[in-house]
Amino acid sequence: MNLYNHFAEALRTCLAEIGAAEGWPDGLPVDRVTVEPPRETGHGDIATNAAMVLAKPLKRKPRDLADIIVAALLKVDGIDAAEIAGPGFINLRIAPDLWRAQLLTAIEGGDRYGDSDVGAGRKVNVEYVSANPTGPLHVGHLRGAVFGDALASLLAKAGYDVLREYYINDAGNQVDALARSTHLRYREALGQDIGEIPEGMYPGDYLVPVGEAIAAEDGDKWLGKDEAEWLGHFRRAAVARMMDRVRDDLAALGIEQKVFFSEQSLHDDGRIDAALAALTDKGLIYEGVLEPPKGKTPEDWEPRPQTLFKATQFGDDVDRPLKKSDGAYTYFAADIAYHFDKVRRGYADMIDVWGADHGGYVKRMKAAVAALTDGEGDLDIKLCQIVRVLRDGQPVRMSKRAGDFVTAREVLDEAGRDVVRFMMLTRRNDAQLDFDLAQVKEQSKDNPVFYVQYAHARCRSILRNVGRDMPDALAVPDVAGLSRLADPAELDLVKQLAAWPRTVEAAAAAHEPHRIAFYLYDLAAAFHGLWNKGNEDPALRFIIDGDSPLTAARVTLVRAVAATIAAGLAVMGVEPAEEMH
RNA sequence: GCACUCGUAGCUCAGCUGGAUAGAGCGCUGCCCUCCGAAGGCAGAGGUCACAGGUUCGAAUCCUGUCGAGUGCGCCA
Repeated sequence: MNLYNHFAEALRTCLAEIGAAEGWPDGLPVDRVTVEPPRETGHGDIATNAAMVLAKPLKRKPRDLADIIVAALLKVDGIDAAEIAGPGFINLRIAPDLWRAQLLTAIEGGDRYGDSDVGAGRKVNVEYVSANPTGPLHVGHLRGAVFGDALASLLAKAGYDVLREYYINDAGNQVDALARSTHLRYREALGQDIGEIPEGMYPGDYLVPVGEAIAAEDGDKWLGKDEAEWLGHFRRAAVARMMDRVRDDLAALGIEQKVFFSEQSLHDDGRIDAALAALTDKGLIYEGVLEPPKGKTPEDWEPRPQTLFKATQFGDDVDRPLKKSDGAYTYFAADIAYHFDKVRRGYADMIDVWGADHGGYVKRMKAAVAALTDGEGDLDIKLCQIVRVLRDGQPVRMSKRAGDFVTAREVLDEAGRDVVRFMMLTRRNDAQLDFDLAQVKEQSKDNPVFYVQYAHARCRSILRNVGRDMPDALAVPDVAGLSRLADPAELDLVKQLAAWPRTVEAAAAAHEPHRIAFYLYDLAAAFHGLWNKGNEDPALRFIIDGDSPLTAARVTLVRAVAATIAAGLAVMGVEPAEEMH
């Protein structure tokens, strides 16, 4: 049970009853009524702005209204006190037993503590990584990968039916370049001197083993032939090998996407034609000439008639081309078909995770989805800003040249999967992130991963010690037994644990998995603080010799902290630590 | 030139979708281990929430404008 939702429901019932008794009109802004923990703990356990929100439409004074609401709330089970403060806030005090009962919920839930059904099984498609299959993943992809995966887990926890998906850009000119580059490596593997890799090809030595593999498989059958004969084979072979490598890197990160969707397949079976036909039927496609961009006209600009999508009807700045001058479809056309396909598979709710350099593409994609679904579909696009990798405080250079850029795998091998996953979520997705290779390996509170892991390890340490010295204190007490948890610091921690389900729901609704990381950090801080109070006042230690009921109550708190940290880390895809090394 | 994302403590960042006296970490100052892990904790100093208007009971949060930063801007994906 989510306590905040519980009392929000109780408040709504009270308001409905009062409204019926007093003849309130319909259409009051009840959706603006909030029920949340107040910023100041001195203001009680739960605060609501109901009186202030409703005062104006009812033409009443907020405090008068608050009096009536308070009278009703005081009759609600579990509300010990209600007082009016400031301009009309209503501050509630909740029976301590209700808070403490949350500990039992947390322990029972374990990793599933905080699971919610707000998603009501709605299907959501989360597409992330989707790196071009022309090279290995780099650190930028790492962030999108972790973000998308955590968001998917978060939505699943909030009760959505989530599909994790990867879009393979295996069509277009870049794949030709990949195929030609691979063919060079193939010739190299057969002993030919290929010299320098020409401009416009992929010089990375990650293609060397691909060329070797094809040479081993096919021998010299592709030598001395026209490009037209081998290009198709090399496209398919190179993409397949690159995707194997990508999947391998993702597996090392603990990520497994269910669907790998081929762009080329949209070209092959006519789904692009079908999607554009749907737009044509709506009268949203025409032949026209675009204005050159103002201020910075390209050198070789010349007006050309093109097939255009009326994106401006859906909030975009200009209409967007669907075909190149040679008649081939643009990337955008394929992407329209791709999102059309998602919708037809039943995913009206879609989330795309992109790099920030694709920001200019957002409006047209949303416009396309709005057009295809008549506004029914919902596409949220999360842009992940750049990651700067620092070594000894100095940025590590990322150049396009072979072997000189930081691959995802290098960072992953050096820092470790848990550290990478946690650190990538310590910023909002739209804020730049520094990843300091020295800091993330540090065993101190400068390192948030360590700090949270340490709190969990401390919990486990206590449980081990109790198991060894006072096994009877491991029995989980009932709510009455938990009343021994009476110190304000203990109760504050209990309340923080009770806020976990609320945090999950809010983070899921906002599509912001970083909130989980910040919640865990705050929770760890509260726990470390309580731990240290035991240093100053031995009566506050978790293990009290000779008082096993009290120890049992405190052990329950410790268990709940451990369960909540584990549940939070599970969303982030991080393993909780049993002990620190 | 236009669009998008931003601008919060010396530095790096949160701020629960409009609430009460704006919060953490680092750094700085001073404290706390005969005691479950001090790999930690407590306290202090530090703010015109870029700036100017507006919306309302109430704005860091919403709207407009200005300044500044990053990213992008037809036939790349």
